[in-house]
Amino acid sequence: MEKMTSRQEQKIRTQQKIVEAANTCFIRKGMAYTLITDICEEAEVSVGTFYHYFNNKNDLIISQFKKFDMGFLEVAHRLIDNPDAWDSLIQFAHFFSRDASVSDKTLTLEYLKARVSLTVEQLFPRNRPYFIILCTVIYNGQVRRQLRADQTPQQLADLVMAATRGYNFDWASMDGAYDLHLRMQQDMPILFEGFRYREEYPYQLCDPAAVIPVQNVPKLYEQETAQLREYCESRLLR
Amino acid sequence: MEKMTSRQEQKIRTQQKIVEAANTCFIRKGMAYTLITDICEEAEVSVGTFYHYFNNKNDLIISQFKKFDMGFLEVAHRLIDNPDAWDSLIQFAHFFSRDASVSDKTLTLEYLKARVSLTVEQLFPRNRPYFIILCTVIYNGQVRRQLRADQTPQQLADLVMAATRGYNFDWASMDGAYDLHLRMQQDMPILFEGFRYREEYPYQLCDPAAVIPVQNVPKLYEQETAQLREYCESRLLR
Amino acid sequence: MEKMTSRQEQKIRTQQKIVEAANTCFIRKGMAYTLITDICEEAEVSVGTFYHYFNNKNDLIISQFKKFDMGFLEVAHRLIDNPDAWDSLIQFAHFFSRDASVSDKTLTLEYLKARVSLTVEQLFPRNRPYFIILCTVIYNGQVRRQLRADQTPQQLADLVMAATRGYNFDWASMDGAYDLHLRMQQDMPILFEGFRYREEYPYQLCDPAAVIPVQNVPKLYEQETAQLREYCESRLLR
Amino acid sequence: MEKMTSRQEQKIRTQQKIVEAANTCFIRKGMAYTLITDICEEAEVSVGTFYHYFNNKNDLIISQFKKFDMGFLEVAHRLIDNPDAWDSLIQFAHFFSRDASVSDKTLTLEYLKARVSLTVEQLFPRNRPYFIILCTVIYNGQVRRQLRADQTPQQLADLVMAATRGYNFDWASMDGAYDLHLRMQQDMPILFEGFRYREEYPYQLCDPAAVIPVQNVPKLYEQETAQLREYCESRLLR
DNA sequence: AATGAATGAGTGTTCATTCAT
DNA sequence: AATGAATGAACACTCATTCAT
Repeated sequence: MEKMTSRQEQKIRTQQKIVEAANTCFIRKGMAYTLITDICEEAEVSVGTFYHYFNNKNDLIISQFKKFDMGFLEVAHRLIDNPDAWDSLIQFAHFFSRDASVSDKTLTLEYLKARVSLTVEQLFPRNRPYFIILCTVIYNGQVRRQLRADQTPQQLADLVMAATRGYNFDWASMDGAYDLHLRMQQDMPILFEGFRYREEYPYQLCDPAAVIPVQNVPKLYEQETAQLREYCESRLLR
Repeated sequence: MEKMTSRQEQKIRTQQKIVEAANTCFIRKGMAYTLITDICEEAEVSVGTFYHYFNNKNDLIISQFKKFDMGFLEVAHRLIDNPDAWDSLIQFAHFFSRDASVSDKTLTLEYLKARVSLTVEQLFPRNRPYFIILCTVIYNGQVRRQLRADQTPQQLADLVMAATRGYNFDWASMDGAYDLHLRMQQDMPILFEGFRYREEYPYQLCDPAAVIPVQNVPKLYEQETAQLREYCESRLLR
Repeated sequence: MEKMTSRQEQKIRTQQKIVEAANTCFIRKGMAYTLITDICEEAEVSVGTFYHYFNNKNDLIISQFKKFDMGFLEVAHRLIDNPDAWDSLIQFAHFFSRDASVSDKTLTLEYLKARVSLTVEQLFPRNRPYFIILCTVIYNGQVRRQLRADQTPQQLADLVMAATRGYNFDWASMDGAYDLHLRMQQDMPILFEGFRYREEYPYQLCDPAAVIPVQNVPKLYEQETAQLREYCESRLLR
Repeated sequence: MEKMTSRQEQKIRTQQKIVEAANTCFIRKGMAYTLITDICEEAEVSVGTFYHYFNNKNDLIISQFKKFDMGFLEVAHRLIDNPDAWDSLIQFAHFFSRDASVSDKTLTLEYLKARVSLTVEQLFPRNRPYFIILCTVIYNGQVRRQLRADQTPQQLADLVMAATRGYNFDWASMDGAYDLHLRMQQDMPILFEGFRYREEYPYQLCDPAAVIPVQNVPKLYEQETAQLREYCESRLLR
């Protein structure tokens, strides 16, 4: 059993080494110009070994997206438990874009660009974890009359997502020329102003059972999503 | 003189033929998978001829962006002369994204994705034509107390541009899965709600002379930009 | 260990096969007109394999020069131990040009022409093996009063080298129109007549420690040169 | 007739412009890397015009050799009339290599390299002008008992030529790393020492009528060679 | 599990040359 | 005589992927 463990450890360590080497190369030469052999050299691993762990470069890249997404779960509680839903939306945009400052900027840019061009549909399905969180936050905000309720939480969540992602992509398309966080700090309050509850808007809460979308959970996220959904459902205001 | 003309005409016709063939191929196989030879076959032109007109595929692609940009000038008047500045912002977002519906959708997607990965900084400088238009529209809106004036026109224009471009890129990242125009029709009024003039905001008009940015006009646009700037300056409300 | 050996053997065999195929092609079509694919076909190897072993055609050609140079070491002993130094100079010229008769004449011509145009300065540095040999031979000849001693061994060695190489290049420039060895047999005794010791010349032996030049040994030859230098130093007459 | 002249002048001027442009390019980028279009751009002439005057790049290059050769005729008199034949041989080597210092060094290198690799047999035929001069000088030296007469003037002339050309090629192969003229000044007296008349050598003058070779005058030189031969014959000592 | 030699289809690019204007 | 648009064969080199060891 110890042997098994040491083998498994070895396995994970090698895979980890490859991923890190890949990121180092991505930063150094850019994703498009990083060759399999570059990664192998950097990881001090043979080409054969690379193919033992990944089918190809894209496979490796996609495997990284989960990490980005999952890192986000940590803040779910804070967003959901924030009594000010409108502020939560602002926070959401910031958390979503945290990679732009937290990890290496160049690397974040590379992954953002990859997201646009890779066109992996599974990449941004409605029910990816943060969409669930967002719907919960918005619904609760509607209940508390902090957010407009003339549209369903999912519709508004789509809007928040599109604006947030858009800001990320735009920043990437400008090659990170400006400080994304600073810009978001200035801009999001203006862009999200329209989300605030106003008397003049119709007020129409949706069925609480329909707040959290259910379709098409990619297997990659199945487990984590199940947990998250349960938590969110338990926090829905009635 | 006739001789000159016939040669020049021929030249333009050939170049045009290549561009159209390229777009046909981009739609058929995608930009990344379109070979120079594909384009040449489609255009019924030799490889040498292609390289006589363009340095490479990227060169051709970039040359197309100018066309997209310049096509936008046609609507400048409508936007600037629209008495409702807030509505102009909404219209702007629509016009900016018109390619998504006007020309072939696949082609638009290809170009949008290309924009993200090309990383041509010159692609979106502040004073590209529509930025000038936008500043004009916003300033006039501020003068008319239709738009908030606690930020400079340029700051707000940046915001509008980022949101609009972001929406385009997001749509592209989803591979055009939804109807961009429909979504914009629904979402922009909400996102731009925060631009409206409100009594509670500070009201601070900027120096009219500083409305239209002047730096770094890329040579590609020099001529057209000069004309446009003149027009915009003449339309600024005092 | 056996496994290692079999792989390494295979590697050397493949590389050898490529080199031989290249030479076959050079003879058949000339260096300039030999394509990488020609070599690969002849060697029954894929293009990729060629590039696995060499960066390009030039790389392969340069790698061959070492072989030529190193083959020369075999005669070092004979030249140095020859009691008649003047005769050694004549022999040197012959040995240096032996390829012109030993291996294929066409091939030798091709390599000579390549040498002229390659402009690899490292190709003929002063301390390339035969320069060391030559200095030793000349110094010993000066000690024995067989060769003039009004110039340093290095100066005279330069002269011998230039004349010898020059004869080779000239022969190449005439496309091997005459028999190089016959010509050398006739001409070298006349050209080298001036190297003989004569009473009327000043006689000035240089410092034995300075006979063999030390600077800039190209890495390619480091090891072999070290051995050779040691040998030559041990044979210097005092 | 004036029109004709002006046309012809124009023609010669254009051709001259092309040649000069070519040389400029050769210096700037090297012969091998100079494209026809480079030359045309430099000459401010269309590609079509280039092909109007030359068949190809080689054609242009070969056309230049004549100039080099003919420039040499100027010194013929000085060499032939020099009472010291041995000194004339030394002078010959210098004059032959004068381009190395007179015109642009890089250009000279390029042409020398071209000579080796072009393999134009007509390039160095025995009876190229300077061969005739050399035979005359040597024969007269033999008559005056300044030069050894155990070999025919043509044999010795071959030797002088080979050594001289060889020195040039060697210099070129080293990419002009040393000062050719300085080296020649030092080395030629040693290398040519063996040409001196000595009592111990057999003395056998050849038939004066056979001194100057007659075969294979390339058309390119026909005219000038005829004049030169006549002059040389008139200067032969009897 | 790890290696790395071998593969070869794929593709961008070059550039001398032609010929209609 | 001069132009320069058009040609297209020619070629070097890449790099993801396989598989025997």
